[in-house]
Amino acid sequence: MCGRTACALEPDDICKSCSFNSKTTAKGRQQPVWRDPPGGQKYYPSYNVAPGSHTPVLISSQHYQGELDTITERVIQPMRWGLVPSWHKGDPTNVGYETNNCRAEGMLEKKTYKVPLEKGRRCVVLADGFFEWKRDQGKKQPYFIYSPQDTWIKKENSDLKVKKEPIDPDQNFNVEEEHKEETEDASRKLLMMAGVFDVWHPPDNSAPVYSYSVITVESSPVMSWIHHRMPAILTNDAEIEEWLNFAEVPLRGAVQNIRPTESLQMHPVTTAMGNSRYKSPDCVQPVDLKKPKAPVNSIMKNWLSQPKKEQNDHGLSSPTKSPSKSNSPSMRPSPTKQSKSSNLMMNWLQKGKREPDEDNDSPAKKIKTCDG
DNA sequence: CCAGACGTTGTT
DNA sequence: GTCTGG
DNA sequence: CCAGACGTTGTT
DNA sequence: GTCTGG
Repeated sequence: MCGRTACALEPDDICKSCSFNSKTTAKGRQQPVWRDPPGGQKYYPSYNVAPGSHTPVLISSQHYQGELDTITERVIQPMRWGLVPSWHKGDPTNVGYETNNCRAEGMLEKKTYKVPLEKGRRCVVLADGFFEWKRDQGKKQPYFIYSPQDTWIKKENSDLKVKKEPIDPDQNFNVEEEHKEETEDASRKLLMMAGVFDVWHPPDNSAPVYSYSVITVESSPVMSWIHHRMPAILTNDAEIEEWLNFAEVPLRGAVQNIRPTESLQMHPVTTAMGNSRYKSPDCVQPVDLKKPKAPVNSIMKNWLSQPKKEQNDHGLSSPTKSPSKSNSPSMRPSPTKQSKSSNLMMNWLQKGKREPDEDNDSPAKKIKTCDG
């Protein structure tokens, strides 16, 4: 199935990466328009996206008839992951993980999906890739799965960069050839997952909540050794156009594009990304499964050697505050009451036990030294 | 007719 | 809001 | 999806 | 075991 993704590009770069050929040939190449979610919700780029977050979603601008000037045919509307049906009662944040995915096999029968689909609420969920856990004898190994046109290998002494592979003529719908160096990140090939969305209107008449579910299918052979379900991937511009264009492509035709696909690349990644608070770019970096796990100490050193980035309130990678409870890099301590009091308790307990000169090598001390 | 569900996962 | 089960 | 919590009191 | 938070 699909319960975790990465989507780390900035809005502008996502728009660039989603440029498309207008149906009106005279208009030529277009970029979708970015529309921030109503009601102060926001998209934050992240290498570790969990359900409940807002992520960019492509839809037809015809969904905004009368509400919005539609200067292009497509709009990128960040939406909450986890579909909140329009009839939902009560707090929509209480909608559980049950609507993160929509099984293609039953989507035309089930009320939760059928109704929005018949309203044309078909969308394309944008992501750098998604994660899947292979289970084996009680162990779980996460894999990152992404477009075959990307290579998620970090070069030495450089930030995350992407090498372009030879272009598959069947998949060249969003390739930005120019500005090779400066827009290297922007030319990342996003994964396009078919989805269904709905709009929930709160009883107090405040801003509506847009939300989506990722459509899943039985896994294709490239993926089934990891997991038996996979998201429905749209692999060229014709498929994307048919899925988005609800006004001209009826549902029965559009669903022909919902099927298992083969053109994917994947590699194992660190188990640390299982915790969705871990937002390091390492989430998508390959790990060698033959090697024994790196000792915590070296992970810590690696983290300390990362260049400090600007203050980031949304935890992309560089913690700027002392991670008093967190025992691994790039974690942010929970701001909840419970954690706060737990921290205080733990600190107090440790202080009480500790001998003055005992712990020269403790991670906490190293962090403090570094920050100071 | 009304009441109650509306969904997915993995595991045994 | 709409469908299913009783 | 996974990880982590799951609780109450009185006092500053 | 089950729910919440991310």
